[in-house]
Amino acid sequence: MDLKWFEEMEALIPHGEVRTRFAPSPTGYMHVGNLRTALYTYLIAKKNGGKFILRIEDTDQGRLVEGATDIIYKTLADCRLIHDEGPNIGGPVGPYIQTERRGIYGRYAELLLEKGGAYRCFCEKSETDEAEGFERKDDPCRRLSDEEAEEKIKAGVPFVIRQKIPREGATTFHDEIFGDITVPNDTLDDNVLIKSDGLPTYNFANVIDDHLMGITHVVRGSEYLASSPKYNLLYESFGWEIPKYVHCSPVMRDHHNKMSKRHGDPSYEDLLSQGYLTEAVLNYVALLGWSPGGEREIFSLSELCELFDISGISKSPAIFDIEKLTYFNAEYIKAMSPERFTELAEPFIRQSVKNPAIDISAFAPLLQPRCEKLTDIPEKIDFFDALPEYDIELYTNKKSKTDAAISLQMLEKALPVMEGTEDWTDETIHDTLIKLAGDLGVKNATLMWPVRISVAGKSVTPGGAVEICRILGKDETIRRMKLGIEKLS
RNA sequence: GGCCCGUUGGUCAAGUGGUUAAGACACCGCCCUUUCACGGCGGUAACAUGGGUUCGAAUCCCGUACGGGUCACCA
Repeated sequence: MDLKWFEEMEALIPHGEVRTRFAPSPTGYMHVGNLRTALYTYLIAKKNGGKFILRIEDTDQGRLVEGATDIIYKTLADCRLIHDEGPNIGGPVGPYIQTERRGIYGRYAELLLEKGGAYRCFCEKSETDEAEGFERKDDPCRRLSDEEAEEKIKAGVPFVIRQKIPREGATTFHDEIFGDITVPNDTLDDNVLIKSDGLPTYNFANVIDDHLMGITHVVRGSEYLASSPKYNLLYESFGWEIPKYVHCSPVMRDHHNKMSKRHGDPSYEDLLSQGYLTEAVLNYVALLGWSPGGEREIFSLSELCELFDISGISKSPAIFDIEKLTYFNAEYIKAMSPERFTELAEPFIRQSVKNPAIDISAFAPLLQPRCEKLTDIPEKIDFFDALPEYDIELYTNKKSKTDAAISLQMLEKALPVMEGTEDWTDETIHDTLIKLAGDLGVKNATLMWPVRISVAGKSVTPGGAVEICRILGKDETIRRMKLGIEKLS
């Protein structure tokens, strides 16, 4: 055994700073739960002035999905969850991709074998997993002598390396969220540490890497809660310091199921394409299972870095509520500068308004306070290019005191006044129509309603009659009003 | 099934023995208003359950129910 090699490895481990890691498997897209874990992991590091590390856990060769790693990079970069060390940027304790570390796991497995914390198992899969009533603790491989094992290796019998769990007693570990958890050892299984393909399982690679990378806080999903005692046993066998554990409960789609692609739940990328903003998603997700305690809900990433505290993480699962996300999104849209909104909204505006005569920048101020998602935009302004077919029922509105007959009168009065308006601005159009309403002795709304319906052809519009007429331009406004009169006659 | 964990309104949640049990989303109503929104004001709605402990329990203990996780050569 090359003890020098181990010493050199240990010498590389950074000390004296908080180090956390996000360790996804590149098996597909980033779902919301993953993103939240990444966020919390990042926040714990940054709150404490520490390092946030990205590690790719690709030891399951069968589940790899091409391009998945790029999605991870892109999502983290998008969200400004900038890692300090990782596969694409390097660092002092690399490599940061597990398949590139395979030699390391082998050596530590040998060391563990020597320390008596593991054994070689020559059973075939079918012998054990499919055998009725088979108890791992009765596995004869557990008692194989070195010589017997040696023989089998020489004979070329494939084997795995299993953790040797004590049969008696109990193991206690501490979780920052759940507190102390004690598990009887006899409920723990002798899990595979090194697979027959030579690659480690999560159970082993995680412990080795977290130790070698100097990870101080292990942040992960609560599905690892039950197996954490096994990891502690491993740390103990090696004589290593046990990190702090932070197990987070899952993000659910409903009371019974986690968020999942299979159920059609949106991934981070899906949310973006549905018109949600990264900042809003991040803000919402931060509060899904964590609370700063006060009444405030809107936080920037840097504010979260200041405020985040592990004690605010809740134990129970949280159901993802797209409606509340939508609210956050609307808040972020309203809060952004008009310039930024115009820039973001433009492609969506162009989807509906192709008429070059219409000034696109006129829409943004109308749209910004009344859209929850950018994707709401096209539908809201689809009437500008072409007046839709509409029912004359739209002319009837109780609050405005209008019906088809009154509307016809109003339009007939309004048409010549509008035709006579030279200065086509909000102010002039507004004053002109208000004056007319006054002259006619009707409520403003009684006049405004039919004008708006005739030019828009729909009951809900971004902005009132004045703004719509202005953007449409005088000629088009007159044309549509005439059409309205025709329709009502 | 064994083991582990959880349970405050529809949802996210504050709350760590004494509160009229916050707040937000959603919903409803009113106001504002040239529509819809925005905004303002108000409202409906919760401590799973049964026992303890205590002068006093959402808060502590035990049981029950319900829910989740785990028991892979997946992570």
